[in-house]
Amino acid sequence: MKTKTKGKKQRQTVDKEAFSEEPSVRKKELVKCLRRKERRSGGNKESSKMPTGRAKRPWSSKDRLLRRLESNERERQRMHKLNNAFQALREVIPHVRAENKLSKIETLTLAKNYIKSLTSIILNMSNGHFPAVEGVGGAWGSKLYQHYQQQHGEDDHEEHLQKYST
DNA sequence: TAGGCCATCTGGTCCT
DNA sequence: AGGACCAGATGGCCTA
Repeated sequence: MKTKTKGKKQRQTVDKEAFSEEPSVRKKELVKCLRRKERRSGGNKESSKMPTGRAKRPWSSKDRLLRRLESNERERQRMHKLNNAFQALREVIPHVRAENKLSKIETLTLAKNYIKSLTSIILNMSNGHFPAVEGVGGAWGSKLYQHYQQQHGEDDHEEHLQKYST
């Protein structure tokens, strides 16, 4: 197994700072962007997704670029939030590789297994006290969820939970 | 050097 | 209309 103790990667992002930087720097970034774009569109694969519907917006190329950059920034933020959620998940899953960061796929797999084992433990302890189970997502799952809601009813978490529980 | 993992960019689609 | 979400592409970093 390989260790995943790599440092923070310093990636060059074509962001608004770059955009507002010295013109030559900005130009370089834009050229880089265009090159990449060309490589893609001119590549061996013709786009499988046909451009449908949405009317072309009458934006100047500068506006378009600005919108792209803003969109990139939002996407970065979104991915950072996703990664924070992964990190939070890593911290509550018991695993043997405390010194090594779990990969995303490992995190998800372990989380699934962890939930499964907790469920079966609770089931054993309850000794048939709760209704029959048809998988975690069934009646048992909703029972657990109800219990959680009772415990955390006034919590801020409730809204959060409901938001993501559907 | 190959392969795994990841961050970022990008354009299409969905949703509000 | 515009932001959120998604998936594909790309390239960097790291380990075996």
